[in-house]
Amino acid sequence: MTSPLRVPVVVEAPQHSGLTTPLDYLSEHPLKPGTLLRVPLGRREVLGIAWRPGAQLDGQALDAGALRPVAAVFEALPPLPPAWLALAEFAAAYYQRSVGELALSVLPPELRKLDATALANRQARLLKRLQRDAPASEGPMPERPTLADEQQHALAAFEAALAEPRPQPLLLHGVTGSGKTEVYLRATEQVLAAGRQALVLVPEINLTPQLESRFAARFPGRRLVAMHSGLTPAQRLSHWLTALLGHADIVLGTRLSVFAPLPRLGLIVVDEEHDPSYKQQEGARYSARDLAVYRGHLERVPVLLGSATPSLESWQRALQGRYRRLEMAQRVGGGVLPQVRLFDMGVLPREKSGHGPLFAPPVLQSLRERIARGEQSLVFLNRRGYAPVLHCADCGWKSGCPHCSAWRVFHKGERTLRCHHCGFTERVPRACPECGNLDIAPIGRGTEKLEEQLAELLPEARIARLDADTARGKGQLESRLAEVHAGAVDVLVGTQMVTKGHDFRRITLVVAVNPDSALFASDFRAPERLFALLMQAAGRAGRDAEAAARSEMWVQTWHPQHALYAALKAHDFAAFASGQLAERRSAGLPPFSHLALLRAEARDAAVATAFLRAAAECATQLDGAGDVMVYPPVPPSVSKVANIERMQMLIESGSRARLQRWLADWLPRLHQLRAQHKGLARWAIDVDPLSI
DNA sequence: AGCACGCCGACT
DNA sequence: GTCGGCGTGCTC
Repeated sequence: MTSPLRVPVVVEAPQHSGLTTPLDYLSEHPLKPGTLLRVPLGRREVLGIAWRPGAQLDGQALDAGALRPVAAVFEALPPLPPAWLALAEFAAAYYQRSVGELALSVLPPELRKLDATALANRQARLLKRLQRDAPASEGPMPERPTLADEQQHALAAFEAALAEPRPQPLLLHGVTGSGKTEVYLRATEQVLAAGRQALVLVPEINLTPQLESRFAARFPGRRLVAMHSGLTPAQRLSHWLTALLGHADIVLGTRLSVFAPLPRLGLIVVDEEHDPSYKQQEGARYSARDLAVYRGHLERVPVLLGSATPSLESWQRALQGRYRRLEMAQRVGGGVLPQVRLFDMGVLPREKSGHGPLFAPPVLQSLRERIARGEQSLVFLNRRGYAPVLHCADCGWKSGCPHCSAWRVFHKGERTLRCHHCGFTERVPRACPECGNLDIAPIGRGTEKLEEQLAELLPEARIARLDADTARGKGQLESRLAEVHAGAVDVLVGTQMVTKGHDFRRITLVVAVNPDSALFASDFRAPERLFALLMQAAGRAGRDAEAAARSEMWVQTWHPQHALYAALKAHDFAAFASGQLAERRSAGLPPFSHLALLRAEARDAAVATAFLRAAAECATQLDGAGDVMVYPPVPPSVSKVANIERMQMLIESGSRARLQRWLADWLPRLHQLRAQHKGLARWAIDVDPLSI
């Protein structure tokens, strides 16, 4: 009789539980790392993953007598591939979470609820269905467009990468309409032909259907599964199983699919790699783009990062030669990018109210021309609602949110004041709640007001609005977009939602109403985001070659001489990037330094601040303190949300590795510190924060 | 996080 | 007399 074996298992235990290392259990049979199982934990039974014994991860070994046996093993399921375990381990270490928390949080939630028998049943049913609905194999290959020279060149570079033992990531810098998707499709074709699987990441759930239909149309004989939060729990599980079982040829999804288990991964595509949505904003705050690059490195497969406006991080790596840069500057089909025209709003006379007119005369003229010619225009303003704040001129009252340090936005159509941070909504008051004055007025403007004023200025136009408010219901977004495509709309008004990915053939004019605020925002990434947004918006116009020649984009600005607009006018991303990189270098900001943010939340701001101060104090005692800089605690731009005060503290280092080591030493001390700060609601560390 | 145990107020 | 408030402590 042999004694049972000791198996390390990771379980879902939060960081502060103290259970940060794999726990040891007993098993009669050896268990391959990656095996899913259920284990007893206290009084309950939880999902766990058999881990590989690794000296570094293990906690202090408990006596074998203290160990409990594994409750059940999901034997029917193949173990998670070794590369998956390595990715989870890396991500946990890099983003300072426990392996268990990270690994379990990226599994389909449904898995937690099932016992071994129920899962085996699901799996058997799924396999039967997969067999029955097998895609029509070996049909004729659908017609493929002829590649333009630049596409040909990009594909050749991809083929070269594919042949390398350690392929370098490829940064596909292609203007909107240059045919990046076709390059993804051809690359996928090659990988599939070699019997491998492709993983395609998109920033937003809205963008999955379009790309999904293009991939499905191109590869009718292949199985494609989607992975995003819009799926039902059962769908999520079955798509995940399909991938793990090796039956999915293509997995297409949002950031969470970077963790899709793929036993034969051959390619990772990250479309719109610059998009901030790739950064998870709660829990383990990972960047799916960065993890995709790491996963490619780990599994030795090419990573294709595509964007018209790459992130400065990726651009810098390409300049250093760590990524191979591929340029696609031409639009396919002979289209050209619209002419960008800046209008200096400073030359317009002010009206009595002190506000300038909403539209500059030549911009209005351009809109009228489009309507007369039966062409479409897109007008965008990054602010929804009617007006960002209501104001009483008599007593100075403003429509603040009682629970947040933010204004409540006036929504005229629904007659409400709504806080966009906590959702607190009230009927709009008839009179000032402070002094009773009847004359309370909106200040500033949002898309709703824009729509109303455009209707007055252009009575003959058919106007539609597209923002988070009008696209809220199920299918609303699709039906609105269908209207635009059908030509039932002359002017489409909206937030940045209208600039993303939708291919509007008939748009020949884009107007950015008031994009200046991002030029002077405190957030160091604001210019980068604005440039990407404007380039993306510009890309909406003139996709139809015939109309491209007369396509234009108007930018209404008070700073027409700003370098960002000069680069935009020239469609010159490289010039913009080089200016920004110079600024980042001199300011010691990423990609020339590495950042982490310690955030703290409490009812009372003083509690959060005290915790951060204590954390900074204990930081000075750590080894390697000289390698990192800890800045004083500051409130974020919206300091209070839903009555919780927030504070944050920046940590900066010139070396990513030293920052990593230092954070790993610091974190256990923070866990201890927490106990001394009663009233602290939450704290979290954000590695590579998007905004500071 | 769950889910205990633990020690003090208003209810069938 | 107990049902239940959430404080603090533990889980291989």
